[in-house]
This record gives sequence, C-alpha cells and structure tokens, in this order.
Amino acid sequence: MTGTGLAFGRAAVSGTHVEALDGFVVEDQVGLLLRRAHQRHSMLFQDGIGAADLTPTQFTALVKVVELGRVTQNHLGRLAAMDPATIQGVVRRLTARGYMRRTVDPLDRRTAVLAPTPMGVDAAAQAVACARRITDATLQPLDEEDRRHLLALLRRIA
Amino acid sequence: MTGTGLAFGRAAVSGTHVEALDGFVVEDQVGLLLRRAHQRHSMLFQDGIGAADLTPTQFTALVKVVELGRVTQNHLGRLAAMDPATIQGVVRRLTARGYMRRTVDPLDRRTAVLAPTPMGVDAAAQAVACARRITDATLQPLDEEDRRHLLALLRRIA
DNA sequence: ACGGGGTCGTTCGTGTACGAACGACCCCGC
DNA sequence: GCGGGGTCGTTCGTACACGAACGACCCCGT
Repeated sequence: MTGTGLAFGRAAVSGTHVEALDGFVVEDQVGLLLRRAHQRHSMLFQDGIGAADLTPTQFTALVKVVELGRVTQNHLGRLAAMDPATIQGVVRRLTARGYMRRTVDPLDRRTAVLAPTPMGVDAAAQAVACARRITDATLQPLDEEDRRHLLALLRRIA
Repeated sequence: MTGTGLAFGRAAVSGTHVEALDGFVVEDQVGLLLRRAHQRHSMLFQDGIGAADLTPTQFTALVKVVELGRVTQNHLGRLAAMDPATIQGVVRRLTARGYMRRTVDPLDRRTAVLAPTPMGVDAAAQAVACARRITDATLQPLDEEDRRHLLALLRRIA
C-alpha cells in the first residue's frame, strides 16, 4: 500500500522527485484544509438536512430571502456570496420547487424581485432546525472555546 | 440599498418572516464561512499561480504525483481528497497538458499508474513557489500564532 | 476450476463556481 | 432630449464534486 512502487527502480520514467518540492507539504496548506473541511461539511449537510432536501447553497439563499421578504436576485447573490451566474441557477431551482417567486419590479424593469412562498417559509423553518444540528456535527471535534475561535479566524480570512 | 423594499407593504406576497428563522444567522454558520474562505483562497490561487496555470485541485494532484513518482489513479484521489469520478477528470487534464503519463500495470490490468513527466516536475517546482506566496496571501490577515491555530483547528474538522 | 465479493476506472446526471460576452435597461450630465 | 457609463440578469464554456450504475478485473475460498 505504502511502497512508492519500486520493482523497476531504474529510470523507467523517473523516481520520486521530492527534491523538486523543496520541503513543501500539500496537506499542511490552508487551501487543502479548507477544501476538505468544506467537503466534510457538505457531506454532513446532505445527510442532515432532512425533508427540505436543500444544498448548502440553496439553504443560504432561501434563508436570506425569507429573512428579507423581498430581494433582488443579484443583491441576494452578493449577500449569499454567489456571483450572478451562480445565483441564477440556484434561484431557478428554488423557484421550480415552489419555495420562492420571481416578479419584475415595474420601477426597474431589469430586476428580478424574489419573495418567499408560504411553502418556502415552512421549508426554511424546518431546515434551520436541521442546520443547527449540522453545524454542531461539523464542529463536533472542538470544544466551545475552540469553536468560537475557529469562527472568529474564519471570519477574518473569508 | 438596505431598505427591505416596502413601497407596497400590504400582503403582496408576504412581509419578512424573520420569526420563522428563530434567531438563526446564516453568516455565522461554519458552512458559509468555510465556503467563503475557500472561495477567497481559490481566487487568490488563480491570481497567483503564474505560468503553470493550475487549479488548486490540479496543483494538489500534481504535487502528490511528483512526490510519489508512481501512483494509482484512485489512490491518488484518496490522497488528494477527490473521489474516483473527480480525479478522473483532473488526471485527464493534467495528462493532456503533458504533466504526467498514464500506463497500465501489467500485474493488475485494472489500474492506471501515473508518473510525472520532466515537464510536470518543472511545473510543480515552479507552482510550489507560487503556492507558498498564495498561502501567505490567504492567511495575510492573521499573525503567526493565529495561523498556526487556524491550521490546527481546520485539521481537526477536516 | 470457478464463483462470488471487492476494487479499478468510466460514464451519466445534477449542482456549485466563475470568467466572458451579451442585450436590456437605468441614470446622470449635457 | 440623448448619449454614455454602469447595473441587471442570461448564456456559454470550463472545472470541481459526488451519487449511482457499469464492465473489467483481482483474489480467495471451496
């Protein structure tokens, strides 16, 4: 399993070129750690979100719409950290499922104004309860103080 | 900008349903913070990776291949935190660019054995230098102690 | 010898993510 | 008025990310 695969250790292609990396350890880089932590969280989210069956992204968007009552699509995107191209698909899927409605603001005919449906509000309420458990599961390995510390640090590099 | 959009505050569709959220604040959740931190890092990565022009994922895969000399595709995926379907595309792109080669292990005809090309080794060496600066840029808002602390915490929830 | 359970890599479908280019539209200055 | 600069949302192309289903192949027990 671990053997770097010798067996024909001549110059078949090359040996291991660790020298070229000059002591660099990928698994110690923030990038990889962030990606893995994010992946683990997404996994826990899918497992724990329950009947509302939302992705983390969809959940964030829905919560903001419920919270605000009425938002412009691009504005929602900025609040939820998604670019216009991304929020477009997210909103399309949430609308298709009846969680929100799109209307055109007569005062600015460019904009798509979003508002939650009663079904959307219900789903959000349910999902929020699940989300609390998911957050807890994600932070499970840490005690209260470490959790606060991690959130504070993430806020500063986000 | 901030006005929750009133103007016809009757019951056009609904008001703001903050009550349903019961004090839940999305922007304070680990999930959203992880997603945003990860996004910011990816951005910095694309800006800073230079001539090698790799994505964070491709970079991780390439570094591991250079480090090991010879790896099986799926095994590489496990080391780099990518499932078989994902690593497949990553390897395809890296191979297409001449950074690694695929051969079949005659002793186990299922496996695709990967090895870096000289070009791949060069690219990795170059990219590693950039990656150090990118890591630094990502952690820029934190001092030395906070950086160590963040890495330690991330390692525990990743 | 052979047959079942497990692994290897692939494909398909869905969902983020983002750059770039686009037409529609707003607003402000002139 | 009207023209240019900016914003709104869309589309296209590319790249992760993962579940599910698949055929090829390995290994081990019988």
